[in-house]
Amino acid sequence: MTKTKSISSRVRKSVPRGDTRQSLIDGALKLLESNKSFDGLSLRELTREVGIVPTAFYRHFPGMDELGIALVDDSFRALRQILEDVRKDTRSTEKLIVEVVKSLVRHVQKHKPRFRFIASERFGGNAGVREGIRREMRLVHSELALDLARFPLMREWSAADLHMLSSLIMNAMVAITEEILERTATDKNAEKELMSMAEKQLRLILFGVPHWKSGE
Amino acid sequence: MTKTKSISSRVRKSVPRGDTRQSLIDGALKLLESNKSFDGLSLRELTREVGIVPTAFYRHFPGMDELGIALVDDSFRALRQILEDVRKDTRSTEKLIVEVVKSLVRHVQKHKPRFRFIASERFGGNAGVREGIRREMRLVHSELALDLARFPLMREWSAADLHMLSSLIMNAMVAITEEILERTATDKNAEKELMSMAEKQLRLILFGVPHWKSGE
DNA sequence: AATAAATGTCAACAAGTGTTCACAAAGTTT
DNA sequence: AAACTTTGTGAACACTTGTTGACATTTATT
Repeated sequence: MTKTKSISSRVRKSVPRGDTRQSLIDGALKLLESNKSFDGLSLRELTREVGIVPTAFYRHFPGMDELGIALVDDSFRALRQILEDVRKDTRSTEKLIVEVVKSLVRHVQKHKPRFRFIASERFGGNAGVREGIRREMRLVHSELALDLARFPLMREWSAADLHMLSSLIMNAMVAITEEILERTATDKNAEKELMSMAEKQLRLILFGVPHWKSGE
Repeated sequence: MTKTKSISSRVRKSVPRGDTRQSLIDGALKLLESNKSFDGLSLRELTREVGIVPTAFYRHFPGMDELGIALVDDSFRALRQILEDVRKDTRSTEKLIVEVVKSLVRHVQKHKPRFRFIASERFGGNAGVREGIRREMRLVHSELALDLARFPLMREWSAADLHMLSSLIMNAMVAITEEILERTATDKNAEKELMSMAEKQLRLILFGVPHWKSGE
């Protein structure tokens, strides 16, 4: 298919510069995008995609496991940043929800491969990867709980109840993300609809909040 | 490791009777339980586990893909039955929730491997399997929406809003399931706690319901 | 300009893979 | 009892896989 063996066989191919490491990460994401799951992905397959020889892989990662956790890091880095930004310049509960949903949807759509990877491997075959994802998600979760604690409405809630609410909200966010991933085409209209449904859901949850304590 | 080649090499091993097909399904679940994802599972690995020769596999399935969709069927069959039973003999909203949560938790704990498979492959590597799982989940989803429509509280809701609420509840159920799967030991105490948290979440959602229309 | 570190290449290996084919042993039907 | 169908076997094939070791080239440091 590709050139198997040209005349000058031992010259550097074309791109001697810089980050092969990142190319490996990107290549992995690309391969995972359509087809296999991470532990169905072979080292040789990946190096073939990137355009290096199998052995060169070991110059950047000790093995596939390490590539896996690198993928997790790479996938979560941007998300954490975004969430922090939103959190920083929003004060009311209502606005926070709208803003979070908006930027989450936008970000997921912009980085589908990364989130597809996360969704796949959350319960996937590689233990290290699973662990990493779980850790990152727990982080997001508890930071959200911290935010909620600052809103007047929930001033006097117990830690357990805050935790409960936060996980409820987070579930909704995860579900939204997954919903986006399931869409094949990026139907601009369906997107709006999805976002408004997400907002409705979160608002419905918050409607229950004031009536919560009384009903216990 | 195992006996590689005994003297009488071409005698039937030990279990000539009946269902090798089910053994293949069970074997696959066992292998998937700890370790690999479905498309990281090899045909030979599986037949080795079951105790038959690789070629014998083709007597029962045309290929691994078909084994995959058989796994989906097998995994959902019992769940559908249970949900229908609960639905049948429950009348009030409150009771329905408690009962659904209770039997869901029980059932998931009894069939962890099956649900681990579903969770893994919902966004996993095999397209056919993904499709199958998605179809089954859509089924559960719409049946739930139908149930909700019968409750007086939501008598006059629009289809879209019912859909929204149903997916909200379903998300919670999925999340609970996933939470159970993440637990390693079956801590009897943590189980109670988990169940009560799940109930709280669902009840919180329903608290929002009466105040929903007014706030739109 | 000389030296060291990083990165990439090639050849080779033992092992595992899916699938084929012709054959053998059971179970079922006639 | 004979014929047929189902299920399992063993050998062989053409590939792909992960990892090694010794060697080449590029980039950075002295």
